[in-house]
Amino acid sequence: MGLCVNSYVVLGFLRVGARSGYEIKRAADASTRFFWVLSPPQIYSELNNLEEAGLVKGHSEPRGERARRLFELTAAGEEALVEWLKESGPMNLEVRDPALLKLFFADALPPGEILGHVQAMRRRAERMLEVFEQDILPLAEQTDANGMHYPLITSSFGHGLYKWMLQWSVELERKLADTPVRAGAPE
Amino acid sequence: MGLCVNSYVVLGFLRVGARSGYEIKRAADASTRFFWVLSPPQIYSELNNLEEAGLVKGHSEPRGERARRLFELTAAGEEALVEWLKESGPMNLEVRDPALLKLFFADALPPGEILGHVQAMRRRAERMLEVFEQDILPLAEQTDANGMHYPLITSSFGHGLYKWMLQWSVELERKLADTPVRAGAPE
DNA sequence: CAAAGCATGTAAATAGTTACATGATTTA
DNA sequence: TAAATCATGTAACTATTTACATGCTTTG
Repeated sequence: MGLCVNSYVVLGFLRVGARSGYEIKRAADASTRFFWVLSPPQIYSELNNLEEAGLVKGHSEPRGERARRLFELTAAGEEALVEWLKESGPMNLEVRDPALLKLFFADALPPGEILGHVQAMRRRAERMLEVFEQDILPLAEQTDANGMHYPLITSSFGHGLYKWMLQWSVELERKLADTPVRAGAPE
Repeated sequence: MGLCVNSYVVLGFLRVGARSGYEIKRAADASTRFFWVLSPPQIYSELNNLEEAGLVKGHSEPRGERARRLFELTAAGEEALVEWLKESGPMNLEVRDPALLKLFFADALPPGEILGHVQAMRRRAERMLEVFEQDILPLAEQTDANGMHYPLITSSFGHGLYKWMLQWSVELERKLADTPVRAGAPE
C-alpha cells in the first residue's frame, strides 16, 4: 500500500510531461527500462495508488467509447518526488542474467556447446548497442537540448555498460577458441 | 508448477556438492547472487518442487530435535540440468538500480544534492570490488584449481563490471565537480 | 473496408520478499 | 551461562507477469 520505487518512476515521468499510463509506458520503454523495468499493469495500478494518496489528480478524457484517464502531479506529489530524490539510503544494484548463470554451470557441458553461449552473449550486446545508438541516445540528446541533462548521462551509462560487455564477450570468445576447456578468465 | 531458472540453479549447486537448502544458499551467496538472486524461501520451495518432479531425492537427517533434509540429484535431474544448459533461447539481461533511477530524474534536484548520489554510487562500486577481491574471487580460484573453470570466469565478469562502474562514477564525479549543472555524459 | 497495430486498461496466476519461529552451536 | 550466531525452515504478504478484452486509427 505504501509508496515504492515504482511510485516515484510514475511521478517522475508525470513531472516531465507524460499524462496517461500509456505515455508513461512509452517514455519508460525508451529510457529507464534499462535499469528499472515497469510493466503496464504496474503503471496503471500505481496511478490508482497515487491518486488515493493524493499525489496525482486524474480526470476522465475518453476517446470515443474508449475510457481513458489523464493525470497530473499535485503539489504534494511534486514534493514527495523531490524528497525521495534527495534521500540517500543504501541502494542495491541487482543484475539478473540467465546467460551468465548458464556459463557459471558450464563445466557440466561439452566444450563445443559453451562457445555458442558466449557468442550469443556477444550478439546480445551488439543488439543492445544498436538500440542505444539508434533510439535511446538520440532521444536523450533531444531531451538534453531541452535543458534536461541527466537522462543523457544515465543513457550513456547503459551504452557504456553494453560496450564493456561486448568487449568482455569478444575476449572470452577468443580465449575459448584458443584453448577450449582450460579457458582462463578474460581480464 | 513447471521448472524455471531457479530450478536449475538449485539443480546446479546440488550437482557440484551442495546437499541442503542452507548449503545451496551459502554457495549462491558466494557466487551466483551477483547475476541471479535467490532467497531462502525460494530455495526450499524449489527443492520440494523438484522432489515432486522426481529430479531430486531427499532424505531426512535431523540434527537433534531440529528437522533437516538432505538432497541429491536423480539421473533425471542431472539430465534436465544438462538439457537446460544446452538450450540457447533468447536470454534477457535485466538490471535494476534505484540509484541510476534517481540520477535519471536528477534534473528536478538542486545541483548540490546530485553530487552526493554520484559519490554514493562510487562508494558502492568500491565496496563491491572489495567483496569480489576478498571473498568471491579467492573462492572461485579454489574452485578453478579443482577443475571447475567457469565459476572463475563468471566471477571475473562481476569483478570487471564493478571496475567499469567505479571508473564511470569517478569520471562523472569529476565532470560534475567542474561544471555542476551542465554536466555532459562521461564516455 | 479488412487487417494490423495503437491505445487503454483488468483479472488471474506466478514469483519473490519479509517477518517470523525454533533448535543447535559457538563465543564473550 | 547468556548472548550471539548458525542452521532450518514456514506463513503471510507484496510485487510482477501473463493473458486477455476492447475500441480507435492507420494502412494495404
